[in-house]
Amino acid sequence: MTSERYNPRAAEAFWQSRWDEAKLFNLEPSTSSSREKYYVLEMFPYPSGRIHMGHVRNYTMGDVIARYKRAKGFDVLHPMGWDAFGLPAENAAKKNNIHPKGWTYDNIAVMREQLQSMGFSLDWSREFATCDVDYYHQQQKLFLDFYDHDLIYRKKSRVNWDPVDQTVLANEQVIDGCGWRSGAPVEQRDLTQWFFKISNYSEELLSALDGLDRWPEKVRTMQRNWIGRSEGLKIRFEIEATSADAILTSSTLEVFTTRPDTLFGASFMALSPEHPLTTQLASHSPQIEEFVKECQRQGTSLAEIETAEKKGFDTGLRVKHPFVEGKSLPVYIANFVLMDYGTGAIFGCPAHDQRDMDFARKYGLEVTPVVLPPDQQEASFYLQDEAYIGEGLIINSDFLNGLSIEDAKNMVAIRLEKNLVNGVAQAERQINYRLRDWGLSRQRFWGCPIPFIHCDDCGTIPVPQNDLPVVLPDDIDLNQSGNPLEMHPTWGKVKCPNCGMSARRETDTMDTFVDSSWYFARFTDPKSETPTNRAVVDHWLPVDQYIGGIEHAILHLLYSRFFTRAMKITGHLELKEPFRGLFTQGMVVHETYRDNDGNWIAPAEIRIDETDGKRTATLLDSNQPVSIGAIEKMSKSKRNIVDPDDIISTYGADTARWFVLSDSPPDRDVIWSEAGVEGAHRFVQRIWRLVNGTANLGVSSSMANPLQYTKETAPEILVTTHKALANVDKMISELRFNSAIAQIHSLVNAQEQALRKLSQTSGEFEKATMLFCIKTTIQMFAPMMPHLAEECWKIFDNSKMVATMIWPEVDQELIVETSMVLPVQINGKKRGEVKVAAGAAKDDVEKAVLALDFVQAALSGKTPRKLIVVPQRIVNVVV
RNA sequence: GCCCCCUUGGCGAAAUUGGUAUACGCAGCAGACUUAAAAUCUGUAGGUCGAAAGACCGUGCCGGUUCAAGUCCGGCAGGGGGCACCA
Repeated sequence: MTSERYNPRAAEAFWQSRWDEAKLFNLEPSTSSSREKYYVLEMFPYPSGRIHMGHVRNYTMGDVIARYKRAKGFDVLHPMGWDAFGLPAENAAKKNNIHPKGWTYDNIAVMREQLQSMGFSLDWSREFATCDVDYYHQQQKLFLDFYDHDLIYRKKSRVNWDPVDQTVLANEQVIDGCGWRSGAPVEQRDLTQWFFKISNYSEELLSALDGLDRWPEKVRTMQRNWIGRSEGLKIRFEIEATSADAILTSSTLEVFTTRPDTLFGASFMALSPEHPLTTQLASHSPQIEEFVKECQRQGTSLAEIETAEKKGFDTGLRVKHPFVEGKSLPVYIANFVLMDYGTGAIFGCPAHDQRDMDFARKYGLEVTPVVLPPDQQEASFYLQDEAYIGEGLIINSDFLNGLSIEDAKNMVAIRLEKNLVNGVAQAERQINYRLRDWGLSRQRFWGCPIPFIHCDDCGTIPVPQNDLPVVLPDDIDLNQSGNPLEMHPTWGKVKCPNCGMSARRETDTMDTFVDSSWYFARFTDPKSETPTNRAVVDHWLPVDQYIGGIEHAILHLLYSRFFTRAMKITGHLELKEPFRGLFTQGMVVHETYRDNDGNWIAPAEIRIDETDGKRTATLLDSNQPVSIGAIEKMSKSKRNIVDPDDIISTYGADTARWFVLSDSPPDRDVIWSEAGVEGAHRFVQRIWRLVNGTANLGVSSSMANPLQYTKETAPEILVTTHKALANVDKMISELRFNSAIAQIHSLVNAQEQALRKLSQTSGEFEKATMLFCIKTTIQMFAPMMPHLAEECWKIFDNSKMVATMIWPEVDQELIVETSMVLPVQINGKKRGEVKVAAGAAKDDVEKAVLALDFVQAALSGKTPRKLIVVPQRIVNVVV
């Protein structure tokens, strides 16, 4: 006999240690298993201090899949680790005057325990942190391999500098002109930086998106836009001879355009302030030099770019129009032309580009329309200050007149490709991408050291493999400004491995996104003495189901796709794409509360009352009223946080797991509410009563297995249970956890009804059926509430754990319907029902329907105009 | 500015090949048990009209296709997200 209420606190700790002792979730790094592999992975956490509800939701979803797939007979890999390098550790260390390492590992210890208290079926034997020397040692090896394969280079470039975090940021890490972490407006600086050649893979990364059919369309679209492919023409314009000839190193100017069809509408050329031609001219012209400096002072924040005026400087140079004899175009330097896209120079066609229009109006340049909108007459078509960018036919363009835009583009390309300037074709077709190379240098301490050495004589050379790892020093001074590695008295001083003379270590560390770009591969054999163990990594990858936040749609997921390609080239794995299935889960959100002074109040500090449907909140300690605000993402600043530890100690992990899965579809935000959690907990107790009630029927064990029945003798509850099982099976495999939970709710409702009709004196067959149904139900909710499931299972079977049981099988024959109730519509509106045999022929259904009283009445003796019978679905009588 | 997504009861949501709209849960209301409360159980529940049977209306708004539209098409409104001086 068991206690009346289920006590999660004792049960959860007990079963967690039982699973642990049995090493149920630990897998040897084997490839020889006869079972099919399944790799489920949730994005690993940054060890910020404590886990939050977002983690609970993310890891619960992953755990449901892992436990479900395990029950389905797969070898499931479900590892966990820590994305442990990064700036917060440095900031915290500075504040508390400790080493970032200590802060990080302390946090990991706390968070590991929190995750374990949730009962996740994780393989902790594979755990690592990216700040472990072993992990970043392997990463340094990878880095040198990439370098050897020409996937990494170093160059001086204009970079995004975060003045608060005192570091360089990748383009992907600049959001609206501000640093992604600090939020500070980003400045431009010229620094020598390390880059990954991700742009080598622009086309590959783009086209392979089509094959990722188990990724959300939204993420694929975002990546497509980010890679930003555009087809166009690179055109060489001849520079007219002038007195400046002597200072120019080239007699042509190259531009990239996607609109060669508008070439006859061109009225000016514009160079980027950083264009080589600009630089050459500036060296001989103080005015140009001054203009370039002015452009460089221009900010790069969102507001500054939006309000920035189009500014230009006429260089006096002119280029020849390729098709119009005697026509030439002025060459400007313009502040809106980007050096790192295309060729850093454009031709301006004001009539059909808004930016060019603004520029032309400002400097009094010609505006010639060359595309006629379909609804316009040539005579009446003229342009004010708005460029026309739509479809139409070409006008004012000599041999292009009357062509479509598409045909005109082609025609221009064909002509210019044949046209030779100084023996070179005047144009070639080109495809450009927005995607830039990934700048990975960070001027920070708490990251993976870049394994290179600078020697005055030998240049920048890799650290020899035997000298790896380059380990971060423990004795650092974080209170100085700048990079502590650079300030360290001895760490950077080394002998050149080439010539043996004094040399300096590279003091930049790697972007932490490097760490997370291959951790999923390392999990397959985390102790391997090479970055990966080929036999093992090729067996386990790709990740079958990856789960994480949408915020990584571009950064992490694009970098990982690049790394997979780079690791393939360097022989570390054989794989096209790292993540076969991707799921982006929604956030956990909560109401916000503020007191009369506008201070944010935490949910734990208030009481909610409800009268006449109106909810009011009051402070617990002072009874002061509190205003209820918008529902927002849980955040420290708004204090609308619910601590998972509090929920676990009050209701237990299973209640928390059930709740985060139950209300909302997993890709949408879930609103955390006290009432919702209590509802989930009530259901936990209901199951407990149902299971114990069934146990109290007293079933002789000999009756239970196997159950003897036929389709005719099967009790209704058995059919209901098998139907629910079929549905739950389908819904879990489609990650529709909220729907699976609704099914289980319905099933439990039905089973409570069924149990009520039984007693100890009922027939053994009825009791055994009930027992079978309950055991099946326990297995169904086990992936979501594993502790409760074990505790319930134990009542019937003390020898095995649910976690070791295989998933129950649906009796397909039992759930096939023998008769059906079809809705009957008259003129498309439901007016009644008809009961027919499941396989009834159309004729028979028609006869049955026409015999119905309400159909006869509607027809009043006439024949129906139409009679539509959709088998298994519906009947519609059109009168 | 460009691109994408969403809009269903008081609330979270189901309806996943165009075929019974509102399953399941939360909050509510009524009742049972109880000295009482909690816990638990039962019933009820889109709107309007009606005593009832029932009728009509109803998935953001307007229109279309269809025997049949939450679902498909066109337009509009509101909300959210991504990119953004990319030639």
